[in-house]
Amino acid sequence: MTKKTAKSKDTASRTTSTTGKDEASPIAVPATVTINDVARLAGVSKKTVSRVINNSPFVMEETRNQVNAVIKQTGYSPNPQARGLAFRKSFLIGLIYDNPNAEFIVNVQDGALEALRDSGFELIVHPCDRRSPKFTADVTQFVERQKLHGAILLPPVSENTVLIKALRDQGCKVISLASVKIEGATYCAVSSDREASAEAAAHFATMGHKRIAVITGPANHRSTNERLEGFVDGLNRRGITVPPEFIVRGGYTFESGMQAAEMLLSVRNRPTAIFACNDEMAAGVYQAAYRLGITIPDKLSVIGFDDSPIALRLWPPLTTIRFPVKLMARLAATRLIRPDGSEQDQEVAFVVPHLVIRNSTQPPVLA
Amino acid sequence: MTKKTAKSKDTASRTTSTTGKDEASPIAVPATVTINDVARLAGVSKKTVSRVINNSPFVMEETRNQVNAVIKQTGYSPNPQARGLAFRKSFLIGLIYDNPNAEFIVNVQDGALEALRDSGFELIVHPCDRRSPKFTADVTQFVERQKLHGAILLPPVSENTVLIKALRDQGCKVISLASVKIEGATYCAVSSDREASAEAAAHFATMGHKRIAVITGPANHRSTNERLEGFVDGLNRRGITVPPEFIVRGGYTFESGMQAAEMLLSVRNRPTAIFACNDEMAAGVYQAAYRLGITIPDKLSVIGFDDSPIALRLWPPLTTIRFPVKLMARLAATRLIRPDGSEQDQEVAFVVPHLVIRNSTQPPVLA
DNA sequence: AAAGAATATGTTACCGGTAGCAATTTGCTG
DNA sequence: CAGCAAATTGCTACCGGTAACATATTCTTT
Repeated sequence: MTKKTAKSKDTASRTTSTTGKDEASPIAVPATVTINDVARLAGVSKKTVSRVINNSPFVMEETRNQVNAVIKQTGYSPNPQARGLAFRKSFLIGLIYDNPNAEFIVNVQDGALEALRDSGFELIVHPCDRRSPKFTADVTQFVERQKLHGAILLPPVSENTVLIKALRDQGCKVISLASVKIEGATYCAVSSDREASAEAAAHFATMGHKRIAVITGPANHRSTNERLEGFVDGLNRRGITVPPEFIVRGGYTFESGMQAAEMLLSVRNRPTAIFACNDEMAAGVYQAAYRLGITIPDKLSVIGFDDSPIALRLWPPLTTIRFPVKLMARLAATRLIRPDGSEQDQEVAFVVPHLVIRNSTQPPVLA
Repeated sequence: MTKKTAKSKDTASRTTSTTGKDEASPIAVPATVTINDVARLAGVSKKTVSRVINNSPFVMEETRNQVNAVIKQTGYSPNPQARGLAFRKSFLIGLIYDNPNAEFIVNVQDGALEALRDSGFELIVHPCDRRSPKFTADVTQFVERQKLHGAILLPPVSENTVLIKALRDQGCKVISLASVKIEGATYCAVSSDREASAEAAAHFATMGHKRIAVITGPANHRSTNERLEGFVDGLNRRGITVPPEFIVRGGYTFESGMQAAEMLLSVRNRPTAIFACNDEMAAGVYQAAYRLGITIPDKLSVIGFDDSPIALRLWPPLTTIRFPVKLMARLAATRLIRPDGSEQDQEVAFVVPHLVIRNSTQPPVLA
């Protein structure tokens, strides 16, 4: 269609929108406006335009308005590559994760991008394998090559202080989403899992449960302890103790939850309530209960953690703890692109998850 | 710690790794190697190094090896921003989606990145709202500003031919993941939902079911028709007809599946088998059946579509159709970065999902 | 009103690559 | 061995921005 006369080896010459072939096009003109165009139209040098773009205080109010007018009118948007090249950094935020569940990842993406909208920053995703021997090198090289402005780390990668240090040494801001403050991260967005778990404990206690069990997460997650201790402490404060055999280790997976519940529910004096440290495992508890003929919530109350979509698909709908993932991601991204001066840095943003009461809990039936 | 003497307004001067303070660091040296360094070390001009990087045929074998040796030795990796600036395009692939479920998105990301690994391309995510009036402009501007090399569109955005044309006009390669060939896309990765649905039909028929119902997807998804027609045709070929009242429209959501199933199962001569056009809705069918006291698979057989994680969390585990998302994404990404010459372009990659038989299906119990 | 400080703006080099063309080397022909 | 084409390689400008420094311009101050 387009007559090309590329004589050279490899060229993808894109002309700057010559004709008006499709005049009725409702879409923005593709013609690329450069800083020089803006400078010319505004009657200033391109350096001045650059100053306006970068909010330099050394521009007269009048000049600034003039330039901004032209920018708006032409729809000019600075070329991130050129800008990045000159700045020796990019306008990209990396999202680095190894395997948390899909809901979580997508929520983080959405939340982060909400904060990044119209900021000129974009989100670049980088799944990785934290068990690989090349793990640190892989992530490091990625960050180095892309000259990332910042990186958002998801658990459990967010707890890897070695990686965090390596990234910071490269001049990359790091923010960890986690359940406790992580040393070394530039920022942290911390979910107070501990408090929320205590809330779950209070809920059980208030209802009158006495024999209460917990299915915890895997050992290598910081959240595991937070949730377990928060819950147990919460019960203790209500004068309820949890016997050791009522604390079973799970792996944050459906299967592990099911196995743990089978163990817990097969003993004589079984618990009347179970706190599963995430919804996946709670679903496993449902499964086990169903097989053993134990109905929920009549014979067994269950609380989960995360309020993942599965919580509403279980029957009865699961009482669980809502983890404000999107909010955390939004906070995280906002911080990453906040200008450095705002010396609120090195700080932690706490976010408290809350109990969402549905139908998987009720007072114990007296035998 | 680091003595900085930034006298100017805003500078983030990064020195090129001067001292060896932490000598035992197991991580790669952060020193940035440029094309000039490589040129000097290899004793050639930087243009020649550039030729090597870009696989120009006009380089002597010996020179090429020489340069490659230096590249490997120094760990040089070309700066994508500088390269992009000169090429007037980036080395980024956009992942553009409106709302498909999280599993799908994350699988696409993982699959695409598998293909992109070590190619120098990276993945940049862009959720969008296809109902917004600014939808096309938003995506267009994103692509324009980032000078995307290519974009992967997920359904249902992948079916938007207006958007596809707009993106192509900008010089962005487009690949649509879809269930039918999409006109206008540079490539398509097409899942043969039709065939797979026929397979589901055959499964029911073989088992001896006669009264078979379907819960379809929403009207605006291409896959809806594919799945419905594939299924109905499959049954017809086996001599089974589906009465109109056994075809109920759903919305690919849990709730819609539940409502549809409630309707279907509340009539006198209810179906003995239901094909839910995705797993979400199949979960809704389970829910409805549970409430109505209809046990699966004794009194009702169910087949879903997608083999999403939920399929294994249902009880009994759901017979469903496995949608090879990762594979499709891998194919898609591979095509996007394939050099243009390979005139296999404008072609469609077909991928056939297959039935995964689990425990939600059995022959009908004779009343 | 002249001088010095503070404020605004422009000039030039450079970020790390690639394109176009010139320059050099090599190979083949007669 | 000259003569010319083809194969290699290098030089210089340029992609679209920013940094450092120079150059106005304006405001105070004496």
